[in-house]
Amino acid sequence: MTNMVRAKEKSTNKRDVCMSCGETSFTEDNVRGENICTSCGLVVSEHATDNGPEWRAFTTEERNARARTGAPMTLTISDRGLSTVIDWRNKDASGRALKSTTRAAIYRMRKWHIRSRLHSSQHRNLSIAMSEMERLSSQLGIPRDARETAALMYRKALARKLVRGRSIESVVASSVYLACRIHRIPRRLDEVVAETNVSRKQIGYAVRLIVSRVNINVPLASAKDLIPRLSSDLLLKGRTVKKATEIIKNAEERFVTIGKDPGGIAGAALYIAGILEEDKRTQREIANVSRVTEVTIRNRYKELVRVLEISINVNS
DNA sequence: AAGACGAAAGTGGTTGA
DNA sequence: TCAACAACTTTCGTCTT
Repeated sequence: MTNMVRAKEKSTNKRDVCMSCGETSFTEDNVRGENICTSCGLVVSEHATDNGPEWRAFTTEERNARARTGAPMTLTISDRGLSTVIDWRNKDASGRALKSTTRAAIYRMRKWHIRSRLHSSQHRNLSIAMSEMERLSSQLGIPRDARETAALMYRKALARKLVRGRSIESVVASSVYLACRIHRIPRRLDEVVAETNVSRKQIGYAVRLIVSRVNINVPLASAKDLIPRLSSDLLLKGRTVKKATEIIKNAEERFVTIGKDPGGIAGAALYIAGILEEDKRTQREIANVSRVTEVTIRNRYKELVRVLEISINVNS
């Protein structure tokens, strides 16, 4: 049973108790101007602006500026601890032994009761996980198909009993991150970690565990995937973008990209392409958007120029 | 003054014994 | 589990435009 509570629908009645989980403390999110429940992430805000679901975002900044928090489902637990208990003794309420036919019936009920309980515990886990996944992927601006992959990933992890002993949140975060890798959506692990309450270490561990135990081919992050995002942040021309993609392709063919931060490679390729196409950006500008330092951009671009034998005229 | 350069020291993650 | 290691960062002085 899921009951979607939209922040915009409830925006008129501000409360000091979370309507979803009863938590009383809230985090103020200045970026979006919202109050967020620290426990379940429900947005409780009086002046939450409804940006509408039709927005498109091409850069990280845009996405962060426009994103709405996906309201989590209410965590309605199926029985609230009021579950039925079937005694194992074959006695009725007054202590008399049961008739054999009744005993057989009770036996069958017990069997199905236990089976359904097992089923519902998994079900419950899933419903909690899916609501958390919905929140996380809305926050990160993950498209529908990647969310499906993430959900599938989580189900597989759950089926292989990988969630037991780990927090649901960490496995959810890993699923979302891996789905991004599969769909070649440029999201760093750090970006995913930032939206959760779990440590990077735990999530990183869960990621590796899932990769090794779930039979899904996860491609490595390539610098190429970062190019669209970075170049739109830098307002580069189409030609420059194309050139940078070529440079990366050549570099990958010569195996000089292995083990290097994709951000550095992508940044360096854009720097070189910028000079070649007379659409230059400074190392600092590129470093800022690609989340590496100027030094790394420098090192990578020197290396690319050397390996690919590109002659660039710095004075141009 | 801004941008580029590179050296040196420090950091967090991976690998192999 | 620990040490070695590569990649990357931070910091800073120098050079060029």
